[in-house]
Amino acid sequence: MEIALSALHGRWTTLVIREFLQGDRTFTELRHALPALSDKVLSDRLAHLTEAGVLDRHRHRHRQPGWPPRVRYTLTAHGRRLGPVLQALWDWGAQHRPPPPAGTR
Amino acid sequence: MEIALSALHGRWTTLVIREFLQGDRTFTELRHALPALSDKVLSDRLAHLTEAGVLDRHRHRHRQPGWPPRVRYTLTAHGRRLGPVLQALWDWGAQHRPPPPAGTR
DNA sequence: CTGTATCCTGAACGATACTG
DNA sequence: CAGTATCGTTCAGGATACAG
Repeated sequence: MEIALSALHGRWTTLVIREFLQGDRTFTELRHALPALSDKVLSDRLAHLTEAGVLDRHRHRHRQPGWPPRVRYTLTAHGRRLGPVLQALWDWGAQHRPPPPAGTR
Repeated sequence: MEIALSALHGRWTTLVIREFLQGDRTFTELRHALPALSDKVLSDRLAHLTEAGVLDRHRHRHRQPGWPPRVRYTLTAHGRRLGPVLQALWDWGAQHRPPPPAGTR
């Protein structure tokens, strides 16, 4: 159970995964989809999730020996199983409309 | 969905909730169940979870006007709904035995 | 007993520059 | 294009002391 938490650590991680639930992505696609993340953090998340077995990294060697490098990330089977789990978490959060405007507090 | 994440923020929060899934608890009971948490962090978590509508705080005025103060925390209905969600998360984590001992890395 | 106040440390985050 | 290196900032977390 600590495993799940360590795999998902970081406050952006779930949003990254959320992107992948709609299909595979490249680094720049993610960069545009999540402008709030700096390159470093995005890079960290991708590396971490790859290590955790949630993502797979595929290098598509295009034509030149190394130019331009095309790297595509996809969810692993294990990562895809995370979909319903995160969905449940989001649903739970959406269920709750905390009404602490004035009277209670 | 950010709501769920903010409600659960902090790496000890889910373990605290886990305690509550087995029944209500007092401050000292939690302190013994989770020795890794300092008073401050435990206090922070309880306050945060109470604000988030996951826990309820009940003061049992014992006999003296204020001594000893007995405070008991219980899950709210909303908090109880978190049970299956966290269970799913833990199951997911338990499913994965990451085998990165030598060869792969 | 049930916390809060204070201070400190370390990790995560964020921005920018730079490399393969 | 896809990152890494470096640096500074911010914030959660840990320890201790103290208060209601």
